Amino acid sequence: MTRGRPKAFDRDEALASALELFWQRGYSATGIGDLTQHMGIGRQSLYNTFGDKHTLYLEALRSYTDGRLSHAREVLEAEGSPLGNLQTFFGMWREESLTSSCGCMMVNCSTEIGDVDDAAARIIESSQNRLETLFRDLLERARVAGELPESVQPRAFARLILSTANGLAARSRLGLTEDIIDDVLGTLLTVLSGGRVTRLVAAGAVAETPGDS
Amino acid sequence: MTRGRPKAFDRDEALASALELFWQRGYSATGIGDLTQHMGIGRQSLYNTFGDKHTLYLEALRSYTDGRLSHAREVLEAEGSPLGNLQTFFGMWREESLTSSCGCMMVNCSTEIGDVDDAAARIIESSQNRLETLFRDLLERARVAGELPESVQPRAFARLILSTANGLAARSRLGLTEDIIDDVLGTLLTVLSGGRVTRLVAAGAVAETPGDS
DNA sequence: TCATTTTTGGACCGATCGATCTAGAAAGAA
DNA sequence: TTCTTTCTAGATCGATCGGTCCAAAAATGA
Repeated sequence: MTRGRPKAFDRDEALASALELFWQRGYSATGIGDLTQHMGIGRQSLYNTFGDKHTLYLEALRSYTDGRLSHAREVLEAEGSPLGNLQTFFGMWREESLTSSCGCMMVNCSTEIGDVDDAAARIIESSQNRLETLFRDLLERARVAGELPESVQPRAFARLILSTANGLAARSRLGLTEDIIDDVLGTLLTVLSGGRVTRLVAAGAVAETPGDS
Repeated sequence: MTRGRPKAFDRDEALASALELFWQRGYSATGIGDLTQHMGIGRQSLYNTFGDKHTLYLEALRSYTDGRLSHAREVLEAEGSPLGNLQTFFGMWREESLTSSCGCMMVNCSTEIGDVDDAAARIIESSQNRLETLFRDLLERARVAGELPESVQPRAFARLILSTANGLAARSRLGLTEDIIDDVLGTLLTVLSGGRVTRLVAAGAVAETPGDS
């Protein structure tokens, strides 16, 4: 059908590769040369395929937020105990924070260009709101299931969770130790479970939940 | 004693002015021209007085963290109820988050150059640790004073407070609404006061504390 | 084979960056 | 006055930036 030499690279893979670099170094500090080298494509191919640097960045940012959103939705809306799902989610958060040190691209972007780049700001704001809704709906379900103390207000606590996560992400760029993550996420879980000391997945914080060796 | 024309500007004022700009725009996006213009001094005076850009930035960052630390210490270690002091602190935080939209310079710096600028990272890490200690000591005093539920662990909760504040600071660069701040800080206070719904200073969240109209 | 398209690679442009240097004016001390 | 230092203002430097353009090679379909 189409004539001419076909593209020698996969667009999605190239985008994911650009995302890696933007995530790690931010917008300004990532040069076109860095991008082409890391993506493994030529300068001309980059401009033909993705437009200019800013357009590429926005697309990478959208790809990032979409990925995070769908992943969070998958875990938080799984079958079973809502609070258990949150616990699982925190556990995965924990592992990621310890292995990667890029933090969260939304947080990084917010602090770097959030106040001057309206398009980026809108993407992030929308994603944050959807994340908040995800947490709030989970807490509503937990409340219905009787897993929550009455004092926990779903919307307020969802926002607390989100803020805390963003704060941890910011700090993770300086390096983050296990005990800090366990303290922070463990405290949230403890409060949510009504004072009972819980534990993070994969033997994180102290465990006391009966019947759970 | 010293001969020659005296400096026509105040060094501390010039530094504070540079801090303003770095705080607002970050390191990379702030040019020498922007600095001299905003500081109201000549290019040569800047280099003579502060060295190069990076040195000036580090000094501004140190000035920022020192100011935040001493301010926090002043409020948190005041006479009276520890939890009341924390409440006051949150109230001031609230006002600042609503009026300014620069966020926290430590958070901004962490996400922008925290992983490549070791000197800046060390300054921030040290300040974060001292802030954590400040909160932890306050919670210890509150515990002794019987203001805290037994389930609250001072170190863990101090870290939660710090993470939450950093998260709010990051988000404040996209704009922050009253109800978000009130939800987040109000939830922390509610948990700390053992489930009783408290209020932020200056009529923030819902109030139910008896005897406090 | 021919036409078409994408590939790579480098040359190039205008702009901006941090930093240095110069030159002359200004202001206080000796 | 004379000396010394800082002031302002602008020229200049080398490097880097994002973006464009060009040319030759490569790979497909007609």
